[in-house]
Amino acid sequence: MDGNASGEDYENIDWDTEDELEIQNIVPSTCSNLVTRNASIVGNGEASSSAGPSNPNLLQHFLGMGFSEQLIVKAIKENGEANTESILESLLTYAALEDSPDELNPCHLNSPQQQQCVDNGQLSSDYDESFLDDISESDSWSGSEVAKPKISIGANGGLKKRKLYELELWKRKKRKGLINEEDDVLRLPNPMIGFGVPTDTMVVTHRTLPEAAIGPPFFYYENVALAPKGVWDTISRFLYDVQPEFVDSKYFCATARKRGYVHNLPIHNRFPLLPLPPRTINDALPLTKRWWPEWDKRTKLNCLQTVIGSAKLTDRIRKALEKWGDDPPLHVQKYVIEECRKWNLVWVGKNKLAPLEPDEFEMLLGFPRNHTRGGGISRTDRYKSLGNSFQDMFPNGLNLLSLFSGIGGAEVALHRLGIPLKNVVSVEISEANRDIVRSWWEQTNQKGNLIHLADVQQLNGDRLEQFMGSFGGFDLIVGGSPCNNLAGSNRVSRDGLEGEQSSLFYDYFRILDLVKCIMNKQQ
DNA sequence: GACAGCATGACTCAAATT
DNA sequence: AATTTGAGTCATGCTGTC
Repeated sequence: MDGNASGEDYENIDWDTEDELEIQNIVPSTCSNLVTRNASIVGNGEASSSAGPSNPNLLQHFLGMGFSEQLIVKAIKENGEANTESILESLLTYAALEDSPDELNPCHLNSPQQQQCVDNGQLSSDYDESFLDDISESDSWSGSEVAKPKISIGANGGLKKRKLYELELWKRKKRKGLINEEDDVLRLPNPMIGFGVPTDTMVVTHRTLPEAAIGPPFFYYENVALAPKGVWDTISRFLYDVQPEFVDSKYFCATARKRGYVHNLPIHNRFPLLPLPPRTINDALPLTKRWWPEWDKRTKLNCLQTVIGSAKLTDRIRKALEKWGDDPPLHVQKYVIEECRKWNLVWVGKNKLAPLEPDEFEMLLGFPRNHTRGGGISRTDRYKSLGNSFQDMFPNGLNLLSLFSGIGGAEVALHRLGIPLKNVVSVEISEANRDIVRSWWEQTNQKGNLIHLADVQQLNGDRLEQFMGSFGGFDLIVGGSPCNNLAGSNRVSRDGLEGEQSSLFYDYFRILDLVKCIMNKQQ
């Protein structure tokens, strides 16, 4: 569990798609032939789609995964535009057959010289001293041990294999109806408290990060913990083999939220963000106590989602309860409790249940009151933004790159920690959410500079270099990529990490890796 | 250990209504 | 244009039982 694999042991794995057992054992980190090649930093997003297919989004989609335009066009020609799955399969086949990676778009490879130029002396000139103090003793960051970040995941080579791996898993699943996993998959901890939660003493205070993962920059990635099997393994392998930290927020607040985080932040001396949030439903919503029947034993709410229970439902429940006195029969209790759990209903009157209000969402998630209110956002949107929001709890950062910002969970948390935000590049597709963050930014009198972008796929090496040239690198890169295709509530398109939205995870990785390369280059 | 039963889930879509 | 409503599934992990 120490996530110490450097990747070097795995360089010589023979990729054999026919052998399922071997596929299971792939740890796709280092592709030495790719890493040592000398290549300039070129964002793959900048490949323009001049001669592309009629649907530029489709091209962008696959460009974002790291395939070259040439191959994508070819694959689309062969399969037609409609069937993205077979396009992907073709691309993977080309990629697997491809021995000379030059033909694939080499998006961001650093030269050997660039790899060795990180040392503490140079760092301290670039970073605020207090910030460095905070991290100088942490983890694998000891003064003499010079961090020598090796970009171990060499773009497309690793990508191909991983994609193939996922695809194979998926195929097997389809074929057999179930899979017999080996024991090398990540297990969720129980209790799900990660390295420790604010109200507890720290369980783990030290870990050894893989060398390639060590900052700068620091990164912090988030998504739902209960993703389909194999998803977190893939995420972890992409993010430099850092082991995820799984945390359920029910251990420090009144509502459950099971999430996984892959980050390279120091974990010693964590402290709670004050004031502590209410720990129980009763504390969070004291007015409900009066109406709470003794047979409803809930003390914590379930995960706040993007949809809420209907008025009809609470009406049906009220009618069902009114038939009985103060002590409804067990089967009625059971029915009511089931609906309460399913829809996170709370008691607001005699026999009256209600879904939570957006205000209550904000409070339970630790956002300022009215954070998502007004300014053109509808109530439906508000629930959607809040249900999708990124709730987090720990610090660090001055120049921030925030991908999939949502309503600014990371920004708000950093601000509450008293950390000044100098330059924030925030990428968020939803205009409503961008408005929310912008308005928060203005209301909290931020002195820094907020740069908003809409599309993560448009953020290429050139733009990053521009930003980083003007203010000298990012300290922290946070992001929670879309969970739509991972979340259990999705009955329609729970397609895993390759799903339409959730595959944007690869853009998180792409951009993180680009930033690492550029920072090495700019030393 | 095998097994059944149970609880859980940053959801999507379309149709109807306001 | 926003809101309300209901219908729609299943992977995963936990617990208790044998």
